[in-house]
Amino acid sequence: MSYNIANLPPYEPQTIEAEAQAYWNENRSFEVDESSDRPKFYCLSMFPYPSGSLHVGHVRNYTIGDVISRYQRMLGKNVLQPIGWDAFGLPAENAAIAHQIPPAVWTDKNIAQMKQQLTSLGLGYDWSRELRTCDPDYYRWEQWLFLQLYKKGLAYRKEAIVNWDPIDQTVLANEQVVNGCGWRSGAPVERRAITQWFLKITAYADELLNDLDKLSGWPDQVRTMQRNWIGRSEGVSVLFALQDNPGEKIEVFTSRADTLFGVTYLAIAPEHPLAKQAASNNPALQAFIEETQHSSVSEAVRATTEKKGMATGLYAINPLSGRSVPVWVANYVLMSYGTGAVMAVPAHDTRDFEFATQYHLPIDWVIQPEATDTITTNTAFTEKGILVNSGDFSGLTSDNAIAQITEALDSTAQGKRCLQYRLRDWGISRQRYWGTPIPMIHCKDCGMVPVPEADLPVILPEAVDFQGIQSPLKQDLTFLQVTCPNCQQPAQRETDTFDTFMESSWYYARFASPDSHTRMLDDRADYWTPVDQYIGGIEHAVLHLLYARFLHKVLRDENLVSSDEPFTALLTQGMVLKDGSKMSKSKGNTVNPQALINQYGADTVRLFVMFAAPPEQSLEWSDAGVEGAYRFLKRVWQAVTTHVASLAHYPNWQTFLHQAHTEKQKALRYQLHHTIQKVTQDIGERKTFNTAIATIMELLNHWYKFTTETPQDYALSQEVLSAVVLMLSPIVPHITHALWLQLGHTNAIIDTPWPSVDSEALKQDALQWVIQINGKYRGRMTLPAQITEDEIKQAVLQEASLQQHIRNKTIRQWIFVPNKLINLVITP
RNA sequence: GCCGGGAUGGCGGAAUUGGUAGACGCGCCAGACUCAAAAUCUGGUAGUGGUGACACUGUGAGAGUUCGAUUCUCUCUUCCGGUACCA
Repeated sequence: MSYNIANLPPYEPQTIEAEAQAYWNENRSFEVDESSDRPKFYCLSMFPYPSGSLHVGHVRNYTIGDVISRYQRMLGKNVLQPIGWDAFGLPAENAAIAHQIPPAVWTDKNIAQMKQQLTSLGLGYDWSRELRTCDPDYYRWEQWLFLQLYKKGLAYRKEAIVNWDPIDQTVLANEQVVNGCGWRSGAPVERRAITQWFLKITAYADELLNDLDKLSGWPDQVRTMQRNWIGRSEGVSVLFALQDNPGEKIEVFTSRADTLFGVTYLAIAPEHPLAKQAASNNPALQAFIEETQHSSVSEAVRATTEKKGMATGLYAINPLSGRSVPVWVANYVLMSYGTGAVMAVPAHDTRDFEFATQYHLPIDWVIQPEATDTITTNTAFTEKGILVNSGDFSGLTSDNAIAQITEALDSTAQGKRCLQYRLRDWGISRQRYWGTPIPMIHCKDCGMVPVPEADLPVILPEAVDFQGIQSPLKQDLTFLQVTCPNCQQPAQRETDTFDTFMESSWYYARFASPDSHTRMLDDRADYWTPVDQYIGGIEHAVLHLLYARFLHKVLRDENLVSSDEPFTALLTQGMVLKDGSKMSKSKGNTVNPQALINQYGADTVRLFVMFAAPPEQSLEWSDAGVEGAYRFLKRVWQAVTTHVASLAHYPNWQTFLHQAHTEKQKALRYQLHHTIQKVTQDIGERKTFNTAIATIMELLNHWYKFTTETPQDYALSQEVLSAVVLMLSPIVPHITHALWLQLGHTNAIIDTPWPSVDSEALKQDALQWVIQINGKYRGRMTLPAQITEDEIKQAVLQEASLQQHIRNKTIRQWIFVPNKLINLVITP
């Protein structure tokens, strides 16, 4: 059959994408409420920081979310997919300094541009719920929540160490410290202790740890990272008394009490009070401590810098052995972790071993492997074993010794069984302008006084002159000067702002009731939360996702939500790379998605991003791959338009729908329903959109080889193409919107259910078996589906092509993998 | 340093529970159409040997378990993410 292809409508993405988007707008297709009787499905991609323009990572993130949302909608769910802006943050301040533009103005401009770009991608958002975290309507509730935490004693102040730029007189983020120096001034950074606000996330440590077991919809990888981050360890805190001043004790924590006889020195952090005390009459030590204060507070930097230490001249008494050991100051001990002091067991800890070797401190072996009595002395032995040289405890296993030593310390009040967490309380103060003001007032007489709830929000002034030296809030007297709510005397506002992770820790819940003006969240939040599917970058595996879990539990305890966890299922997407490395402006390897959308259309960009790699893996950008995606869409377009154009040749085709009679029809219909089955599993369960697309491509290749000659053939063609268009519709919603109508369907594809599998079509008369001999592939055999194992054996033994391998050999074993594979184990 | 993850043709990737390694796409090669080119269509494409059927080798490196390992275990190399003030 031939058609005049020149007369068929060409694929014009710009036209059909505008039409589809206009249809969704007019019908408010993505605006949802709670009145539906369908089950709810809340799908959320991590909201963007408005950095300026969309990058490919955004396109990937939001396309994945959109595909899942549209698929769930086709399954009959009441789907919420909202979007907003994580609008506070450091880049706005940097832009303000560089371009003399207020952070608020810069942010607004970026949001406008990125919103336009998101819209052009055809993402199915409920824009009526759009929020931005820099709006007082949003952050007032964050201030309110902070006040509730303060009332409960879960928000408190303490000293913490920051990077200080002595030239710019400003606190630096770790990212702003380059090779130990401030990125703008170039001055060596100093560590400085300042008083800051903290949230007591450690009060929820056990729940945050235990509830990870409930999160079966999360990747194991992320749960493991969070488990390790929380780092619960059981052990004992041991008190070492100072030799010259037994009233003063150094407290250390260990999970390896069995190694206590191997302690040969104590190490304390440079910021430890005892270090300062010892340095007061020791200029060399003073200089050493001073030197350690000139590096970033970042753990990655500290852990890779050379380990250095100096003796304090103090000695402490091991409470168990009575032995006197020196006390050292060491740069590898963190004041912010535990007590800021550790007992060092060089023989059984790698880091202590290196330090002891470097400074010629004693290394005493007290644990030996169970199997042997030999000890290698060129490396630390960190496993558990049998105790030696440990007084009455010698001969015990490590586990028994831990129990008995802990008991011995406990009974003499020289130690205490305790739990230790690696997790630290969440420091939420930032000495920055562009953030949520912390709703507190400093009063000379009353101390810290919370802003009364009736006075919220504390509004961040937006018209400011921003120089980047110190927060403009400190000069803004109308902001700064306030009357103490307690004593009515003049007082000052807190000028620190919140860590921006605060805003991103509860926005998902606010989307459910974005216009609630009397409460932080109303009942609608409990209808929509928890989020059924959350999607975002793997780089958020710990911090953001842990803080959000924490605040969700806080919201629960405020009776604002009833669930224990915010995100039922989590998909962590990989990075987008080009030429093997991360896209970045500095490398000059960025790709502008907008240019591609203009050139090929949104569907092509969406298809490429979903096809190039499974979502959890990193994605290698390829311009040629984009071209290939465009080519495929043109093929789909051509397939449908030529099919539709031939309609007149096959009257009454509808009589023959959903049937197959000839062999070629059965084969194509098998392929169709096999494809539906696989694509349903790939999109719905495995979330491997790349293999779903590949399978649809295969089906279309089969369709191209299928010649349409009868009304029956035409009916099957219609069934195949309708299913292809339906299965593609979550991924490429615009072209499928148009093709669905061309196929003669009268409803919009967005409101059409997902296709279902006809199990009748999957029945096969014969199956193909793989034949192996000694595990090696030796050919294939097609055998009837209904066949016994003995009949298979007979057929295999008679197969001519196998004779050269089995002649004169003894078959020792037959291995059957049902309907798939037969392996003959023969003597060689 | 520590925690987590990855490595498969020329390239992106597939192989879902230990069972045909390389689906699908890109690129390349050949052919068709064209005055020509582009676009499109058809066929081929891991390596080596062979006209061919086929044989051997092959999933970062090395060992192990198994009838059978890309998949499981151990050791190592290397790249990526996080490391608490980038988001």
